[in-house]
Amino acid sequence: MPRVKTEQKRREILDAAAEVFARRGYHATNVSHIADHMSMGLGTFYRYFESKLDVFHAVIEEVMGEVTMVIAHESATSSQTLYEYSAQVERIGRMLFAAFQKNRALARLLFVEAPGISAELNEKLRETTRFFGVATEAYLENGVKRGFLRPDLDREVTALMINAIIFEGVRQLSDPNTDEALLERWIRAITRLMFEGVAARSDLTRTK
Amino acid sequence: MPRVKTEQKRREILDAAAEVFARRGYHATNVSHIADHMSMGLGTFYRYFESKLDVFHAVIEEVMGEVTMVIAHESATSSQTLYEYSAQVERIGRMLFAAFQKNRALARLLFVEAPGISAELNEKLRETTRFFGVATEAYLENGVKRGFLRPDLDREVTALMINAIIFEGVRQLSDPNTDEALLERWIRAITRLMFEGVAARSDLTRTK
Amino acid sequence: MPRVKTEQKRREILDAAAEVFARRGYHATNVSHIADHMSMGLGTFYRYFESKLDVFHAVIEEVMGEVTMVIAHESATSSQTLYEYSAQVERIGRMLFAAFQKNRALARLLFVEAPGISAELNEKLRETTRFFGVATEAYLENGVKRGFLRPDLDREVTALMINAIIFEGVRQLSDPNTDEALLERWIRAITRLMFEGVAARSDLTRTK
Amino acid sequence: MPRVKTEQKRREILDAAAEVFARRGYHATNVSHIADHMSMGLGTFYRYFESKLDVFHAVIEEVMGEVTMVIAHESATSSQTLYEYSAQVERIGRMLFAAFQKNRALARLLFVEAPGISAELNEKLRETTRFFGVATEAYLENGVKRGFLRPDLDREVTALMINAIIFEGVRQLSDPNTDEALLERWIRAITRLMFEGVAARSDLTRTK
DNA sequence: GATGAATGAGTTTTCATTCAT
DNA sequence: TATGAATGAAAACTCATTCAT
Repeated sequence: MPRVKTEQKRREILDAAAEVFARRGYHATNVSHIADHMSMGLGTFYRYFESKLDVFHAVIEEVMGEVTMVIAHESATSSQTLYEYSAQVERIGRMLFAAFQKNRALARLLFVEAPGISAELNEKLRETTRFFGVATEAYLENGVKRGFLRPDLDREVTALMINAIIFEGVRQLSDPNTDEALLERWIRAITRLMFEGVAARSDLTRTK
Repeated sequence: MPRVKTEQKRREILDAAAEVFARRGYHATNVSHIADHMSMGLGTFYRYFESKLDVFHAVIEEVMGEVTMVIAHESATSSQTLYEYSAQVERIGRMLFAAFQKNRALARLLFVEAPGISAELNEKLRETTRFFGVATEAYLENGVKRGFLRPDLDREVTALMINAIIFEGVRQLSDPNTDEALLERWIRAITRLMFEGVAARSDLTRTK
Repeated sequence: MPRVKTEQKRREILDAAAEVFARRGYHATNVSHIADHMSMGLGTFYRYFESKLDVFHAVIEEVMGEVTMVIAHESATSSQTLYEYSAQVERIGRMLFAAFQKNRALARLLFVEAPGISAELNEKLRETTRFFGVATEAYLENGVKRGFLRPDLDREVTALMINAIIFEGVRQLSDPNTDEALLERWIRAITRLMFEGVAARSDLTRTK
Repeated sequence: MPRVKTEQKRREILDAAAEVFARRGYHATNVSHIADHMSMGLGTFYRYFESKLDVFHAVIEEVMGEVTMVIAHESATSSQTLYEYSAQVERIGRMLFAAFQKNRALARLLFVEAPGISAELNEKLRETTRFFGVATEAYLENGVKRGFLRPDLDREVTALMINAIIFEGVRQLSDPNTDEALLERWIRAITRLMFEGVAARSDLTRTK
């Protein structure tokens, strides 16, 4: 079989596996479920993947790669004003939502299933999370340096918080019952929270 | 055996199960591990719990109950000013952290293991999250009504965001490698983000 | 279960396994065959042995132990005359035959199946064979020293030859179709060959 | 494809199979190993042999044939004196050693692997052994008839013993660690044992 | 009530063989 | 004729659950 065809079949199995894993969860998925889903013999699976764990690793890596791509394509230092930064946050948020929109259940796979499967996978997830944290931190760092973010901002912790918000949004929007309007509400609410907080304008000074 | 003794033994098994589940994860835990951990016969387990899933449900419910207790004891309408609300947020955060501090691995059990085990458990987790969302929403509602929070605040989404931040904090602090100082940083960063946002004061008007 | 009962059950499974292995061969034997043969559940087997290979090792070791015992109980230096040595060879032969008589197919297991299964088992067999070789060599050594065996005897090679003859006898007599008389013929033929050779008395000098 | 080419390809596969079987053993050898070893498609194998067992039968038969050839070319009745017979034994021994020298691992295949594979193969091996026994018996018969061997010799059992010695020699010399000198020691030790026994000359009469 | 030996359904994985190209 | 992708039967092994003592 030519290299390209083999690669394509592997890809097909990968996609099928992602779908079945996402629907049933890792432990409830049998290799035979994946094979059945493709109307393919059980043995065929093992021509393309070493084991059930192997294909799960591949699926998770794929998802991580796509997600990582989203921020890898943005520059942490390009924003020169709060306004530009706000637009950038919105852009990143939209792209992450889009990344998971393709298959909403993948978020569950990544955040919920993966860490429980193997230490190796858990470590990879932590790494990706760390990567996200560092990236977001770089954005905040840039904002502080340029003067449009608070100089006393706890960049490290705040970065984790922002990421948590974004990923929670992804998780919420992964729910098949949510409508498109919710996305806009999330986008708007994130930027409002980040740049204005929750307080009424007139109350701002009183918290000190 | 008197009712009280039975209840106590059940309690002991529950605690042992929580510990073993937390350490090894649901699937890697055998019922015999739990029995061994208590130096108890395997069959005895089944006199107190229907099945492995049964005891896991009980463990998760226990954890959920403790966590729910934290906000159940607070009143959503008690805060009359932004200052009081800020203090309340801090108090809730500290109590949640404390709840998981007892056994840090329980957070993993609740957030990581539980959703992958059974649809029922997943639903329970969603319910709890929903409960948290509604609760936080009530706080925001109160703030808007009393005028110390923005009237145009998207209460539903913002509530989810706040909860996401808090739970991410819990998750981070569940890491056995984190020190106590981090807790204070989280507490401070949450309140600052909520009530001030990330922007420098002078830039605030330019985002509009 | 008391230690002694556990030990007894292990023993029963060992015996059953030996029989099934001997009849069907290692590869053609499934663990379920062994379990069926004992009218026992498949899982029970795994309470007493780690794996199919594990029980096979145990079986082979058992057989080797019994066989080794036979010569371990004889002294290589006790024979003072050719006559005594001849009697000793006969005694050892009879005991080896008897050892395998109990379960004739065990010889096949030991000599035929075992070496093909695992390197470890093969090494153990070689060790046992080496042990036999060294033992027989010691007998020959003693005979030469005492002067009742040829001084120019190649003790090492001759020891291997004698053992080969003995084990071939065992193998032949392991055939369920052989009768008891054959044992006597083997015993007699071995001692005659060893102590007289095949040549007619009158021809002896002409071979030089 | 012309008959001759087909025959040649079959031969090539046979040789490749012999090598792989000898190296890995029957059960550890996959048909794909054989095909890979020839850089040949897996399916091609099945155009020349019915099955894995089929080719193994063919390999074993080949080896048996070669070995059988060795004695087939000798005449049981040609020796007229003990001296000639002794020379003949030596010649047969050398030729057998040589036959296995070509590929030492083949001995293992024949004596160790084959009997455990199938009843049919085991029977073939017994037949060959029986053939050897009968052949050797014929030599002894001739010796007795001509008067240079003991008239009371147990020809049947002694024939088996002689063969056992010879095959043990082959087995020993199949070990890749043995040197050439050992062959000479075996040859000499066999003829000395057969024609003189192990006893010192002066002790011979006392055994009676 | 306590125990732990027994059980067998369920899963992963291998590989000889087939057959469409 | 040659190929190698596809196949699925078969086998080892695990472990939640039962039940006789």
